[in-house]
Amino acid sequence: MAKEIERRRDLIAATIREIGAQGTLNVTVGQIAKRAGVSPGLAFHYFGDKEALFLAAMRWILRDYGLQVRAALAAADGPAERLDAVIEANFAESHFRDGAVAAWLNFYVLAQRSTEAARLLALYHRRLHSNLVHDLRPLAGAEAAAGIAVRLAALIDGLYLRFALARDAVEAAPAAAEVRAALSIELAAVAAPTPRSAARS
Amino acid sequence: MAKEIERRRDLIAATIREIGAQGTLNVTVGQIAKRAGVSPGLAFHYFGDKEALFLAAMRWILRDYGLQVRAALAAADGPAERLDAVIEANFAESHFRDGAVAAWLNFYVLAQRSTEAARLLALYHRRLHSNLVHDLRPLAGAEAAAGIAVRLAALIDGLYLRFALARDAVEAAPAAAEVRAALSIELAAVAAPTPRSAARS
DNA sequence: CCGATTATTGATTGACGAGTCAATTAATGG
DNA sequence: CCATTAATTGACTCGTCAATCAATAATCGG
Repeated sequence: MAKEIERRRDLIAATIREIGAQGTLNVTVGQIAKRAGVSPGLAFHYFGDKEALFLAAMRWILRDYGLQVRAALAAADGPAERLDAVIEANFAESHFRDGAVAAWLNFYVLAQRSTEAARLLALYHRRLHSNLVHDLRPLAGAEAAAGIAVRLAALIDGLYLRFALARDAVEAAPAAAEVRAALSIELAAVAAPTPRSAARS
Repeated sequence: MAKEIERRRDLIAATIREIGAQGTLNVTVGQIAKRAGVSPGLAFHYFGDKEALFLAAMRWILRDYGLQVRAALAAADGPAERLDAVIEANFAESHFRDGAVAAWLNFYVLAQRSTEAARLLALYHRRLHSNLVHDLRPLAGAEAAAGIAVRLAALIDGLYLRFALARDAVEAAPAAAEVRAALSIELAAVAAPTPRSAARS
């Protein structure tokens, strides 16, 4: 019984690693199974088909992300600290390990075919956005918070992309620093009256 | 002779459209050929293999992007206008048409396997960065320019990602507006003394 | 027109991979 | 121990697809 859970975990981990290693969703179930140390048939036995295995891997990554964010938030005190925690969690080491970034990037591609993948990704987007807005509100006001959150979220994703490409650079810290810099600049702009070029659209 | 150029263009256009339509690089040469209205054999005749066809499509998109940026820059006057032109060009309608965004996203994935694709993508990154830095320098000073450029470039890419997912939302304008907003905030922060939270790192 | 060159076809091959399944092995409980 | 059930295997099928190639059609120069 517990065997099943263990095997599923093994296969999911192997899936993420294999996608990371090959940099594509074009991995065979055979390769995944081999990496997990089981026969190909077992993967089908537990997951039914390849897509289900991919989706399980994606859920795994998202669940891991969610846990990490919640843990970081629990330890933080006050909006400023909480924002920092969210940023930190988004660039946590575990998101850059074992080809997780490459897997993540490929899930973006998967989301264009699979409505379930799209749903999961939308969930992530909403979570990130609402986390940011929640703690931006007390610092920047209700009106400015939404806009800042959109930009910070996109900035986070964009920096992710860069890292997905530069596989050698394993340092996540500079990325987080850029986001923090953008945050402090955004907050400063709210505090001070906009000096001229306010494109309020 | 001119026939060859025409066929190559047809096939490249069909490749981009097909990748866009399917949302993946898992398209068959047969499907591409059919879309281009030729036989599968012809694609191999002109490009050798599938990967070469993909790379040609990627070069095409990048070339188009480069042309558009250069054209926009030529019409702009002064750093502020030029920055606006770069932003505008990055969200030009042609980059959102015929599944170009989906193709773009898939090229990110391709870049993890193909060194040539990685090279092309790095080229794009460098171009964007240096365009931004060039015109940020007179407005923000040499020191601040680089950091701002990194953040704006990542922001642009991140907003692209969102659009790649939300296929229904074909409006690029709001994305460009976000980048412009970030730009004006960044410039304001340079003008005013940083109020407290300067994480100069 | 004709012959030569170039463009284009589409049938074919060979490899590969998803998914199935009957058979084998391990675990479990009495 | 044995019997029953669960876990696991890996050979097999069947479809698909990249790439090839011999054959056909178009083009063109003279």
